[in-house]
Amino acid sequence: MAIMLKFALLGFLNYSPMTGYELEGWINASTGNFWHAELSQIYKTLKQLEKSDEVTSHIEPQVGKPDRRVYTITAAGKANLEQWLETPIVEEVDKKDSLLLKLFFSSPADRAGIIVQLRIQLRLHQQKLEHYRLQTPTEILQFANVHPELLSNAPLWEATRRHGELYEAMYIQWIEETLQQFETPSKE
Amino acid sequence: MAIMLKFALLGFLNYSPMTGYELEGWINASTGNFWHAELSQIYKTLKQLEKSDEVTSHIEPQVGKPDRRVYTITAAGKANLEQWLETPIVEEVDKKDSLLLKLFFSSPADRAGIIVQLRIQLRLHQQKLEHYRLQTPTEILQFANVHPELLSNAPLWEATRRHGELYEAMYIQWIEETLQQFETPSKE
DNA sequence: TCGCTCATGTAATGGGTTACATGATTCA
DNA sequence: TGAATCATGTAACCCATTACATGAGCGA
Repeated sequence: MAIMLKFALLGFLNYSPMTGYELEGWINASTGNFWHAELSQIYKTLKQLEKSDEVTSHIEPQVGKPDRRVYTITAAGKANLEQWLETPIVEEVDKKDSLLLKLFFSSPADRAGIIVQLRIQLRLHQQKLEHYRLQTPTEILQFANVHPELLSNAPLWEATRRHGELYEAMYIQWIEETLQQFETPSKE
Repeated sequence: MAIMLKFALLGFLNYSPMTGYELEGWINASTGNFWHAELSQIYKTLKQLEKSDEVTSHIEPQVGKPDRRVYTITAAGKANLEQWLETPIVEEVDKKDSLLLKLFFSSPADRAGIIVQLRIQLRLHQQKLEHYRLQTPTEILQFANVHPELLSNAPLWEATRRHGELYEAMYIQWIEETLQQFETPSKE
């Protein structure tokens, strides 16, 4: 399962050299919906990647702002990235969802509490759905504007966006179904 | 986000006392679809829970088999579980999906490779969907048979099963859509 | 006889989050 | 004046995976 962030970083650095800080920006604006990371973890992972010669770095001094440490992918890094991309995932991608865990163990007597929890989630997922429908497409265009040589990647990005859209719509449907079940008093 | 396994263990121990080994069985048969764990992690977490007085344990000697260490939830453990159950999740439940990450960074030129990956996942998700539709309902009944006093929990378990079903159906739809897009040669 | 189930764990390593620490510029 | 952005990182801690270690009984 492990070592995913590594490949996210290599993937972006394969587009163009950048700093850890910038990587966080790209990650949280694009892959963030299915792979996110904290800055501290990004810096740590970049260090490892430098140790294993998959990236190199150099300092760019700046005035009025902190110096930038710019990372560049190496040939070895590119090779590892390619190889990872070509290797199919044969296991199931595992899912963790703490809401379901909580629901599973909830007291069936506490109907009101369950409904509150579901309503909160409903709103969150509705917002997310809207984001996928309205904001993300323009984000994708901006991304392609910054790196016009990557325009052919847009269908892949669009596929991941579409996944998010379907996921949120499914989640909303499930919450509405479940709410209905718990809101209408049972006949027993 | 953290410390979920703890509550999964407390949740099951709240049903009845059992060993770490048995807990793994229940987890991987029921909550496994949205919260799974390795045995070694379960043993470790049980130790922590004992140190914080949320569970107690005693040894039951056996003949021909290794002795069993049976864990029992304490009043403090129950209180913590209740409190966790009552606290709503206000952030978004975060998603990590390595398939999407791989797809995002795939080379759009490698259409064949992308199709292979998607087809493999398609089969996995179809199997999972079948499992949710056919096997899981009987598992839920068995569960309720072992602990008939928990029959009223069945609707909650059913809700988590239904989530799995919708999730897999959504995933399959997305793969089929995406496959179609990459299988039919683009018009450009 | 081979592998599975029952049953316990330890050790090493890796991955991830939260808190801490610093500090200038810019915009409201 | 206060918050956000840019920009770097360390330290402590927690969570999770993989490999290792042991060993009897049972069914194919």
